[in-house]
Amino acid sequence: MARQQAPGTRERILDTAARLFTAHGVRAVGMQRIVDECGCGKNLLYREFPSKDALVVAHLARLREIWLAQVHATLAPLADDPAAQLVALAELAAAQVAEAGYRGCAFRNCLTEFPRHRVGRFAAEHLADVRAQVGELAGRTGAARPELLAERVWLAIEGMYASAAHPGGERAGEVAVALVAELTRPTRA
Amino acid sequence: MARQQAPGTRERILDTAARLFTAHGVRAVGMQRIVDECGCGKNLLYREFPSKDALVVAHLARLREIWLAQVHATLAPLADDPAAQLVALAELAAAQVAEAGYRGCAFRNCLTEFPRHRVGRFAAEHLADVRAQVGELAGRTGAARPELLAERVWLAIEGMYASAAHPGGERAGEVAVALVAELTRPTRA
DNA sequence: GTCTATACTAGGATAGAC
DNA sequence: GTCTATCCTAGTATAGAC
Repeated sequence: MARQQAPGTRERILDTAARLFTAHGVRAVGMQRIVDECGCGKNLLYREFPSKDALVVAHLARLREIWLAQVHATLAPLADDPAAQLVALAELAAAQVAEAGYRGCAFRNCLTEFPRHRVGRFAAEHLADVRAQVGELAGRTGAARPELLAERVWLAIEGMYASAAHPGGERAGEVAVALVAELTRPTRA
Repeated sequence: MARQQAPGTRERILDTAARLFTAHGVRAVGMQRIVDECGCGKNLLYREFPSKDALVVAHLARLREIWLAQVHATLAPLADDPAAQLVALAELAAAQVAEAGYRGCAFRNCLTEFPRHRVGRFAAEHLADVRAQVGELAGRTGAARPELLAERVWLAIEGMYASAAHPGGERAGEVAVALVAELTRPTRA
């Protein structure tokens, strides 16, 4: 009798890959190790993801979808307050860096590990999208110098993602959120 | 007749390694490629550096020495003005990210590529030292909340190193320096 | 038919021998 | 400098369990 197709296989593989990639880096994790720790056969992995490249891109794509959904859910109620939306964006990022086992933003790490390959390009495109959204929100705040505001908010967000993974970065999330809140306060010069 | 040992061999190897590591990442560059592009023999490379680990650490150690020398030369004339020293530190970092072919801070990239190995530990120790120096300088500014100042300056520096390597980060250096200058201005709340 | 597990190929890695 | 040993990688194919 035919064995029924196990549901959620793809997600299980992605969960295992995400855990290993986060802990050790992408290049340091071989496909065999993902197979071993996932408990699936190599055959199945390669049916779902034709190459390691494809697996890593799928991993990033899933993180991107989660991010976009969180952004939509968080920003929609604040539609008429772009300053609050910028702060909310920073708070979303702060929640990510506060997670246990955080070792740097997956997109930024992949861009470091694959500076000139498909994986890195995907990551760069995602970062460009988020950066553009910051620029768009800053432009709607009515700030005197919206591009400067965008640059400073982006600096704070990038600084949060980076320093939270480095020594002395334990409080990076709250520090960055507070700074973004201060930067977007209209009472400020 | 014995061929005399070529002077500067070690430096030549490190120059080649630095160029390749910067352009492609450390893991993406094999020892053979360094040998090929450097023009030295493999045995010479392994006489100078007993392993790839050792080569990468030596590469980072050289960058660290350059950094420490620059910091000393730049900060010494400002010994009685810790606020100016913080700005000068940011300007040193800004000069690094402005270099042609900049693809992220070597220490931060190595910490991403080797999160749990000797290379990453060396990088983390360097970052901890720089972070501590920022804390020490902030403590001498007479700021009302020196630790908050240190955290914000560090956030700006980390943000500069990261965002300069990402889309939309062309002006990260000047943006961060200006922010650090503003943060350290005593007239500010 | 669908899965796990394993054997296998081909290439590239570090490292060392000569 | 070339050549070799050893290992690890991605990826494929095969064998067998359910």
